[in-house]
Amino acid sequence: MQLAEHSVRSMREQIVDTLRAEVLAGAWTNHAPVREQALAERFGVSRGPIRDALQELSREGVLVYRPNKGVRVNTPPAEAERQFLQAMRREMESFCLSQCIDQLTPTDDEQLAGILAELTRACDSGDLSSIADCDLAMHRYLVRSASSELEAIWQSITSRLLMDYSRIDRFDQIISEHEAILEAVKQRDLKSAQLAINANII
Amino acid sequence: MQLAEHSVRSMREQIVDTLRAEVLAGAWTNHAPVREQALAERFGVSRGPIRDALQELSREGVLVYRPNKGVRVNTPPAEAERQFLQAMRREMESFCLSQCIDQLTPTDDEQLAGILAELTRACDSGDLSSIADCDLAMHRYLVRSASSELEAIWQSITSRLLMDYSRIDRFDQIISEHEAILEAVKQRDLKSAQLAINANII
DNA sequence: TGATTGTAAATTGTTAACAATCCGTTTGAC
DNA sequence: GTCAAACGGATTGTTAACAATTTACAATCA
Repeated sequence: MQLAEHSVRSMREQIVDTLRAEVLAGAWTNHAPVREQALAERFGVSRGPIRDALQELSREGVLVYRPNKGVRVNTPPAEAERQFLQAMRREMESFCLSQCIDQLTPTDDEQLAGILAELTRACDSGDLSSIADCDLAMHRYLVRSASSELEAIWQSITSRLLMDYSRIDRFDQIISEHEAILEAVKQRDLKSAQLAINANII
Repeated sequence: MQLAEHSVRSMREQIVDTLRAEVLAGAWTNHAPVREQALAERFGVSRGPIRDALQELSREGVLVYRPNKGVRVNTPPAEAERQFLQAMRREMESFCLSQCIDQLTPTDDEQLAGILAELTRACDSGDLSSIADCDLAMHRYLVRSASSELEAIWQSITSRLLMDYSRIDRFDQIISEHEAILEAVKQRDLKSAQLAINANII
């Protein structure tokens, strides 16, 4: 059940991932509009791929697009919506686990262990952006293993939730929670894995 | 609670809506790749806006994008995934109803009645594509009234579900179900409205 | 002064040409 | 005859220039 390594990630995809990480890390304000030309120069490409990336992030809910006026950083979801999105995320990851867990191979276990190792390293170095990346990487791996179809929806939900992510502390807890997930997955114990995932999504 | 009429729909948005309707109506096969140049000529624009539209439909799950190879029509979801998506759609519309129902105005009622009238007309003329459009329009109106944020996710889910929509018969039933929804909404009766919506999503 | 119109700069939207990649076919060696 | 490398057309990816629109600011008038 190994994932087909997208050996070549397109320019757009790289830009999307970079910009998303920056926005979710709170590096941008939502007051100043995002300028295409500035980003184009920064990434050393023309405005075309930049526009593609901004469009994708808008559809994802990270940015807001308004015709002829460009994009801005979106505001965090209202409380009721946040709770709803969180419930959706839980259900989605539970479902994906139920779909993929019996088809995972030892290779997948190694991949997940690798992600966990990276997460530990990121926690040691205190790199908040990396921590968030690795945290999500493990969840994304499981979602993608179950259904690459659902990944886009999962990403939208998760991105919106992270827009008021205030939980980057308690590094030890983050690590132990992901260790619990990995352990349950290794045992192919669906119920435990779902519990561990639910405990981690807060 | 009237919706801000996007007086000017961008070129891309128009193309997206047109192409989505055609794909979901089954007008395209998923064997032949979609050619950008052909679409550009058909819509009388250059390939730029076409690429934008195809990218958006890919992110929505209607099309599948592969680098350097263009896009194809996606295949319908597997059964387990279909059921999961349906459950998500139900929860989402129930949530949106609970959020918006007490803030709807008589103007909204009129709008919804207008959509219902169009739906009835479409059923009379037997225009399957129109029927599907109007059906969705009523649901979309309620989703958008609750939260424009959730609309993109709702659209993804709904599009995927419609990829094996085999229910365009029983016109009278479609109409009566939507009449029931409208009636419950007019009464601002949340529970009834949720029941009516759930009965309609199959 | 305060509001309003006109103008110029900045920004987004679109286009057409060019570069890179893919795919079917041919060519050639063994 | 079979296989693999190479060619050529078709298609996607990227770029830079141009058009349309917005925004900021100055000039004008009540």
